[in-house]
Amino acid sequence: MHTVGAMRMVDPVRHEERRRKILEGAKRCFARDGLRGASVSGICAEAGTSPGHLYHYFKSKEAILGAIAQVVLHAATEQFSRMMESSDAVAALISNAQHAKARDGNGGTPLVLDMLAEAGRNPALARVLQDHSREMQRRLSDVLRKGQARGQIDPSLDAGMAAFVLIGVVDGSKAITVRDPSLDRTRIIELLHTLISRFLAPPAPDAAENRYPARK
Amino acid sequence: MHTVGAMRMVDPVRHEERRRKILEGAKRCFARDGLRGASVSGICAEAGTSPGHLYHYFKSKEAILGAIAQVVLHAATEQFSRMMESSDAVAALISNAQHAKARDGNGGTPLVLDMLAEAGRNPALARVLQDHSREMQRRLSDVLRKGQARGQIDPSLDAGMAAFVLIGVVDGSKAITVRDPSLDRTRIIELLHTLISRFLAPPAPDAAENRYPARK
Amino acid sequence: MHTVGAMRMVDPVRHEERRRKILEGAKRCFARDGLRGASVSGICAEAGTSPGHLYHYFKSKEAILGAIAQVVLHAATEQFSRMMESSDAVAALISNAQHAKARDGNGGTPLVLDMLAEAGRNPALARVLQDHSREMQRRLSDVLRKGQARGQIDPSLDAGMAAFVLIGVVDGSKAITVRDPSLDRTRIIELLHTLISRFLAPPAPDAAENRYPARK
Amino acid sequence: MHTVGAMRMVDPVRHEERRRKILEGAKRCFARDGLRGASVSGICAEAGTSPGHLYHYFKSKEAILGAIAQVVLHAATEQFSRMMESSDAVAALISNAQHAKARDGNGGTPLVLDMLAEAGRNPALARVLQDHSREMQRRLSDVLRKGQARGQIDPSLDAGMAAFVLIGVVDGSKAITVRDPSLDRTRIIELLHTLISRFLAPPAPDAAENRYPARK
DNA sequence: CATGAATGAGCTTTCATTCAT
DNA sequence: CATGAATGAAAGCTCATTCAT
Repeated sequence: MHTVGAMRMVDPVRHEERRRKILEGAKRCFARDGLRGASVSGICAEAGTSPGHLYHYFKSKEAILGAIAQVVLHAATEQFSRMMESSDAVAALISNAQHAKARDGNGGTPLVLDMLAEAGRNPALARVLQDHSREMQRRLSDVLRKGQARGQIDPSLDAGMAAFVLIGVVDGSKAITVRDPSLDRTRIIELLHTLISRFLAPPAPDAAENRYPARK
Repeated sequence: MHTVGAMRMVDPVRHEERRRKILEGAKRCFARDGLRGASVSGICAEAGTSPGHLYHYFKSKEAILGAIAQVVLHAATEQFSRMMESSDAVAALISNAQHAKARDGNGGTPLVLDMLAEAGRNPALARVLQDHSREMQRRLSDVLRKGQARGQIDPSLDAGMAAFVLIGVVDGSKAITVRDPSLDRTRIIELLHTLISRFLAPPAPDAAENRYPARK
Repeated sequence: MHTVGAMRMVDPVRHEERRRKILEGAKRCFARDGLRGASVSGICAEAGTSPGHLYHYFKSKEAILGAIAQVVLHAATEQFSRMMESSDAVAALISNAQHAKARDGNGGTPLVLDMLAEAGRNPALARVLQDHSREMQRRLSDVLRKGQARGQIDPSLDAGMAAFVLIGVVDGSKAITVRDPSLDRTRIIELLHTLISRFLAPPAPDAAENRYPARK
Repeated sequence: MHTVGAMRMVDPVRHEERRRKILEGAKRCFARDGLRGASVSGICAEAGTSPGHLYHYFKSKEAILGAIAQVVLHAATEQFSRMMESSDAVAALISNAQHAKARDGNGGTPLVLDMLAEAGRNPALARVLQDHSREMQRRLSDVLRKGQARGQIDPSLDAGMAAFVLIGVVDGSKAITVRDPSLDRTRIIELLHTLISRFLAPPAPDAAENRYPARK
């Protein structure tokens, strides 16, 4: 039964809501089954829709993945920025590592590892990942530069590069848990804190840089 | 080359060689197409065999993946150990990060990222990964402890934990290239060197630990 | 033919019709190629569908076989019951043997022989076969008991056991045609009639039971 | 190591022995896995040979099946004949039904049911089955005719036809166990004895033939 | 909008058979 | 004789996607 005439335009609110519902179901599936392992029908089941409906909102499974990547990475960036406002850079990075699991909504591997792995084969995903990485790096290097200006961070560090390295450290921290799930997470977090702190700290006035000798 | 007369036993050399050939083809496929994306027929093509033959040597695609994981991770551990003999721990770790791409034989994502991602969903793979991680951690923490004994490494660090964190840093360094392939790799390597050196260095006699203030 | 307006539910009639169409194609295939020899793609061809579609309706080839068994055995039971209403037990059994071929829709072996053979290796099929056998035995033994009450059937026979034996005779009659297809079917039918009649007949008042001597 | 010159002819004893070993393994496989379900590699495993070797003795899996059929059916015929010498026809037939399971060497369905089912699709097998059936029928009808001459068997029965019917009854008796494995076998055997006895018995002098009325 | 029926390519795996040694 | 490596054609089944309603 058609509602005649009146309004053919889609209600954009409802539309967006439906889209989000699908994306949420898809995120659960991607996290649970992997980027390739997740099936469209599984996503439909998780989102409570039908494939026909799903293809009204996304033109392909790949497109869903792209949207998921946007959402997940955007959320990570935002969370990081929020943390940075209320705390310092080290703590913000750490918090990212800390809440990794909770954020993806299930006990499996963080979605970010899947995306890092898949990006090498999926140019569209790589693009999204790179854009968001750049954005995150921009924000982080800004903070680093401010720290340098305040004398809290080693001014000899290239802030831009250091930001990338720190993002890598956070990624690596996610790998640690996969490599040994039995590890005491809080102690790892503490050590990461030390690692980052020492990396960023300005050199002690009278101490030689790089005291660890290159040869044994 | 025949050995003595009535030799009826299967030539175990030939057997092992065939197995290796399949594994090498499979490794290329897994690296190129991903752990899930790689197809058995693709592996057959790459290894120059037929599916029937392949299933003489491996009982399933999963078994191939398991064997690949063993080989790749074992190689990484060995390479790391070799480096450690001829150089210091920092350089050894760095070299691991540095040669990551070359080692996997193609331009894609390092296989290790795929394994880290997949391990969360594949208990058998997780097992292999964890065993090798533990082995690597054992070796690295031995080196760290020796460095501590010699006064070259901060004795307050928990060598076992620190080893895991450093392995994580190496994993993370692989992620960096994925996040921005345009990055100057040598400069990243330099910064990683700094990061690790500062992490491990014993504190300067008169400098306070953790000089980077926790609050801004 | 639409029902009222907003009818969104799947048309269960159409669903059942499709299912039946697949089952009919499958039955032809199973009868033609055997329970193992029948292939899913062959069934698809026969039913005019695609494998993907087929797996919407049945979760496995085995499930199709199970459904076929249900249908075929149910039909046999019903046909037998119908015959029994309009005629006597002997004729009903005979008719079952008689129409065996026509019922399965092609010139090959009666499906029932395949099922009897396969049931020994397929517990699910065995279950179905046993349930239907029990039902048929129940109906047949009821008829036998009524015949005993009327004095038309030897009251010393255990009706339940005799029912099983008679079902066996019908199965055996199907084997006869396989063992010699050139046999004159109508004469076999006549002899079967004699066999069953003599088995069930009450003993003649003055004749000794079991006149055929056990030893020669 | 070749034995030079001397004798190129195969030792026919060894040859036959090897052949028999393969056939025995194959029989176990066919009985366990079904005529289609049995695999050549399974047969090799069971017979302790290699596929290459097996194909020296039989040109195809089908040829093995043919040979098995010969062996199994011949054995059945011989056993029946042997029984008939030391006992009467009824007992001989019964014994065939009785020992069905033991004869095929495992707890599954009697091989004969598989052959009856498969013969409809396998002309070569059908040929073997028919030849052996005819042979058995010949022997049985001879016995029946002798019984008729002695006045122990109803002379009005067509011995040839009756033989076929009795063979069918034996086949059917195998089906009974499949249809309800929980059945008390000895009581079924007893009833079968009654069935056959009454079928063959000469009519009592004063009793009307076919006392069971055709209408209820 | 929304459904789920329908498609067909492709997946992993098995199997009868052949071949080199 | 005897082995098992090797083949390639299916097999059963899944899945992203499209279509009719």
